[in-house]
Amino acid sequence: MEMREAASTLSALAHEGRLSIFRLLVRAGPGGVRAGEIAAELAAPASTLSANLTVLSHAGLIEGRREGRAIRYAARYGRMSALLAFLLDDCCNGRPDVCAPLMGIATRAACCADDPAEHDIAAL
Amino acid sequence: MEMREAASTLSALAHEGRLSIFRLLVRAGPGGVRAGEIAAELAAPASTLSANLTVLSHAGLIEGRREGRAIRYAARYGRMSALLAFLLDDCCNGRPDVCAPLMGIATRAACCADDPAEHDIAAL
DNA sequence: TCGATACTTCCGATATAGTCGAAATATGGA
DNA sequence: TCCATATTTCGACTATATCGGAAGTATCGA
Repeated sequence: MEMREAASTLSALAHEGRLSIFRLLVRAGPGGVRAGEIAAELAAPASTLSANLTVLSHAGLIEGRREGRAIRYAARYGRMSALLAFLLDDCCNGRPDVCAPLMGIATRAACCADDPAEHDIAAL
Repeated sequence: MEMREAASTLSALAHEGRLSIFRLLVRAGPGGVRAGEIAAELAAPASTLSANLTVLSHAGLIEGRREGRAIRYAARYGRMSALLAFLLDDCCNGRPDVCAPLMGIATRAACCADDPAEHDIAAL
């Protein structure tokens, strides 16, 4: 990911309403959530929600597919991953000495692969 | 870090000019860079640059200290770390199964602590 | 005290983003 | 075909962001 793209992806997330939507979808997993359920959960008017879903979608952070009359939106993890990689890039490649504070995060991410018992939810 | 704070920190970075500044400072390391040098490097008018430095500063992502007539700005790594932790939070705690794509990044961050030879600069 | 240097603040113009009700569109079922 | 449901698009208003020149402020050296 390069600068221009990263900035626009960040600006999609730089909004309390959209960040809430995105987190909800990340938490929900690959199965996604219907637009209506998101609206109910976040108590947002339909038109406002729709506008925000469009922004996130256009940024590549989520995607929606029709399911009957509903549309089910899901987070695109690869995109978030690319964004985080961009943000970590300079720190880890250019200045290895200054990214020690990020170790805690790395450890946290690393924990994910260590507990197979939790993985049964993945099927959803 | 909670939602409101994360959104406003993200919006500080969600701007091509400010993202360039921040990356420059991250790359530069804890020693920081003078405002004038940043302006020269990025070919930005002084007043525009100053406004952007203020935004980043107010978001806690950088800090400046006076050094004679110049002001030297440096990245605040802890803040970036907190932001990344927030973004990783749901994925790793709520849905451990979906953060596999982030492993590459974690590995990259983990590499930083493995070469003690580089760490002498950290004291600065 | 005076001038040069290094930034910041002020200002006004322009542009872009955000909000939400109402109307439009797409889908499914009777 | 006709209605109900689920979501989007439209429209119009408000608010906030951005930009850069000019003027202001702080610091240093002579």
